[in-house]
Amino acid sequence: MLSKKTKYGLKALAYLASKKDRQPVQIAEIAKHENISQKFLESILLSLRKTGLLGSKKGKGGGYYLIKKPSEVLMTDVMRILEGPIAMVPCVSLNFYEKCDDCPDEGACSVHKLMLQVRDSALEVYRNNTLKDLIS
Amino acid sequence: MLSKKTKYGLKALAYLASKKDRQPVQIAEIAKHENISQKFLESILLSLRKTGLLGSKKGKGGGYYLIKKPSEVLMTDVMRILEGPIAMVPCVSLNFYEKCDDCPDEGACSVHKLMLQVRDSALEVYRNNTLKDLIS
DNA sequence: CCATTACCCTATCGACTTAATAGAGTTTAC
DNA sequence: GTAAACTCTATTAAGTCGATAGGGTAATGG
Repeated sequence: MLSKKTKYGLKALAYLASKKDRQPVQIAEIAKHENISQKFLESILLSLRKTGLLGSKKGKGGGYYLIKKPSEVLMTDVMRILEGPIAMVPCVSLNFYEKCDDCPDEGACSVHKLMLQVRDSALEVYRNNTLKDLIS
Repeated sequence: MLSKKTKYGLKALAYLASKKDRQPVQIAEIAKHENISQKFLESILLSLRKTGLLGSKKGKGGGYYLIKKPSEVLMTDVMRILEGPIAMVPCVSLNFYEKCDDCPDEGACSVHKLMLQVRDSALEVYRNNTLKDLIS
């Protein structure tokens, strides 16, 4: 299940991308427009800024803004930042690999093989989608 | 993230499918072979029986067994029983549809569009895999 | 230079889910 | 009729999620 964090984060990014200019947008404006708890959104935008997707400007007239062009923001990056691993099990994760403690042999694991396919199919979707695709 | 329930359920099904005959297999044997808590596995097998994937035989020499041939057991069915919705958000779920409370217009929702693609790609994987594919 | 605006951070909370455990009950084979 | 094995209910510990509260800090404009 997609977490609210990811859902809200995607909506916020899409909202920012829909703006023609790249002027800072206040948290309050995004929260109101997308029906999101402002405080919760605050923490989400913060993590997007820390990972380099967003920039922020403080003080009067401040807010958050996209650093890159919408067409340059890949969904793979966005999803990994917001949701974490794209794979459904750590043992097939490219960026968050971990061995299963209960599985003696990955090569022989039936779950492993299936989840590899699921991961690849999801990756393909995310690789073929940028922020620009989301708003058009 | 894939739940342990699903993971264990898949492993148990694969184990049953790997048996040549369709004689009942005891819970204890499956649990031991797959490193699963026996009691937890019990409840999983029970739900697989209630949904028609497995049959069970009580008493001495009893156990669980596959009702259909491995090649006839679709992963779409298995995943829906064990994990629930394949979609990551209820508003794009075929079998568990629900409207998002925060989303006024699905057609205009950026998350909706992306998650539709993810669902379809996952569905395609599950539709192209049966229990037989898991063990070969 | 200072007040306002808006970002930044920490802590807490209740609700919910998950994974596991315990224990008793029931059915069937032999 | 007894033992083996499935069936069911209840409980629990741990963890996660979404949300909230409240204060701290930095920068802008006048």
